Amino acid sequence: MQRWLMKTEPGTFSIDDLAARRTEPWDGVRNYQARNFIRAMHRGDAVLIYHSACAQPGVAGLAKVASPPKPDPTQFDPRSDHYDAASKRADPRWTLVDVRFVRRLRRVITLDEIKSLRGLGDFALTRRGNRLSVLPVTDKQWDAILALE
DNA sequence: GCCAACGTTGGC
DNA sequence: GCCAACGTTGGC
Repeated sequence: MQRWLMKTEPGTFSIDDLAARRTEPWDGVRNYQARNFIRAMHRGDAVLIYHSACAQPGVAGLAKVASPPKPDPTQFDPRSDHYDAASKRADPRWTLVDVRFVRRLRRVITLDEIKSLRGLGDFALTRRGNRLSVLPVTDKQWDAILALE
């Protein structure tokens, strides 16, 4: 089983929204590196849900991958913000997985706290200029973050 | 709202 | 294939 971190803007879709929805197709990822990570996912993989672009950026909850990778239907929908006119149905450019709620954390583990952790090795979340919305998390990183809860 | 970082686009 | 312009992300 692999572990991942997936960002969401809580003003648009928060951990509480995921809790209410139970399972959500994680559509709209339009970055090739993030897409490639999605394509490497398997059902049952563990996910940290991270709140970005908000007052308190940090890890807010846990989820799991609930489907195999599959084409993101919004790429074919001209009314969608995520429409991609260049993507062909025979060879879809963008991929999603379904994400299932597991639990909220008792509190948000903030980015500042995560940055203060040492010995975690390379971590895309805390790299300078970090903009990846889907990224891998090592077991050590996962354990160290959740130990802060 | 600002702005640094960085990915993408498109002219050449 | 270079690189300037532009758009987006996301912390602050």
